[in-house]
Amino acid sequence: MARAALTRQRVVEAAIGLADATGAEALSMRKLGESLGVEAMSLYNHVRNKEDLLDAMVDAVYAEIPLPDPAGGWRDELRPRYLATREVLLRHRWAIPLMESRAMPGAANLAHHEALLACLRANGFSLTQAAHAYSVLDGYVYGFVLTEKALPFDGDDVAEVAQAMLAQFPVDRFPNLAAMASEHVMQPGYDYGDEFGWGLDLILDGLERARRDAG
Amino acid sequence: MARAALTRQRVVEAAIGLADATGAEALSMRKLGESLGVEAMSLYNHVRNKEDLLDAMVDAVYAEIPLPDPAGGWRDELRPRYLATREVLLRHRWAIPLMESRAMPGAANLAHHEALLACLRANGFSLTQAAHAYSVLDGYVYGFVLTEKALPFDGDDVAEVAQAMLAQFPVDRFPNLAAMASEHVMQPGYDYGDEFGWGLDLILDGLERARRDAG
DNA sequence: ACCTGAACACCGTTCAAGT
DNA sequence: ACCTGAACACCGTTCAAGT
Repeated sequence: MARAALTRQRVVEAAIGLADATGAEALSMRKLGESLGVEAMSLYNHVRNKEDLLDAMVDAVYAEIPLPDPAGGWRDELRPRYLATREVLLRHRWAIPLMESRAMPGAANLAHHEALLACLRANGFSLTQAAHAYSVLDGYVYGFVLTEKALPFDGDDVAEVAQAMLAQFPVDRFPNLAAMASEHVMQPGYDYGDEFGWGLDLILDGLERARRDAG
Repeated sequence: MARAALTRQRVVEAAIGLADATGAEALSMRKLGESLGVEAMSLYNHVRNKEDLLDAMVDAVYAEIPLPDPAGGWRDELRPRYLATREVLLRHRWAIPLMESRAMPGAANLAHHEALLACLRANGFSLTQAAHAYSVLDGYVYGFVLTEKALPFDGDDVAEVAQAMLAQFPVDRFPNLAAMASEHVMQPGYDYGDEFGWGLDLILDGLERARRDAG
């Protein structure tokens, strides 16, 4: 019994699995072929080249984010959608740096922005206001997850990393960073991810205010 | 006359110039050596490896961003600083995707966050409020520039790209995107970069409100 | 129509050898 | 102390050859 026939979808799914497990740097056509039980060159029957594969991977990530319902209230629709966006992006940590290099948006990306705009406009946002809203919300979620990934606040090794940093950079040169680390970040129960909801609500409040003032 | 002696700083500067000109993907140790009139292997006398070089490049970008003055008003200090951050990141478009993979922050990065926290705390922000402010502002600026780079709204070819997109994805399936393109984005004088200031002011307004309500 | 082996033009990095 | 040439283990991608 041979393995199931290769399809574009199977190739893309395997690539996402490999990137999730080992990071985007470790994703090579040769290793991807191996994980599918096939020579690397066979993949070229299903994707044009590696760029085409990366495009498809990014669009598959967009497809995981639930669409807002234009018939719902804009804030009730958008808030959970952006919380979900953060979770999806954390699940596929390789995706954000890839997004900047994709020239042409994929189908799932377009479907998302269409639904987002439809929801805003159905709730009284003008085109100008909708452009503002889209721009600040999308910017925030991508940047937050990027920052979140880069910060050493992740997981249980906060204390060790903080210690290493403080050892390298003396406390007296960075008193505010030291205070932030010891008196805030390292306090029990602190989770940097909680900052996401705080900033999201700040932005949604601002958008609500702008919508009211103009409408 | 031989070329000036190689130093770590010269290597990092040449690498930044090469990345600015040709993108991060095109930056290889071999090409970097060539641009310095030296074999690739010589570079290893000045940087530990390519990761070390990328760390130094990212920190050099941070060093280009002006520091806020803790003695100034927080909003007067932070607003121009974040406008400048956007400009620096646009000048070095390869930097943002690199930031997520840097585990250990460099000296310029630490100096920035120290000055930022000092300015906020000198202006009455608690540690908790300062963490909120840092998180939402940094997330926003990195994400905005990432989005800005990915969007095809850049330069003079807006019309062509929009046309190509509409050709590929029929207007009747994406009526709101089509309206946004033709009635807003493609209007004379529209500049997506202007959205940055709008969102920045929205966030600063929200932070001011949070500071007042708590203080 | 799909898969493969060999080949090409690249990578980052090591190491012993030069000066 | 710094630079180099050869070498190693990788890349993405092509192309003619197989089935």
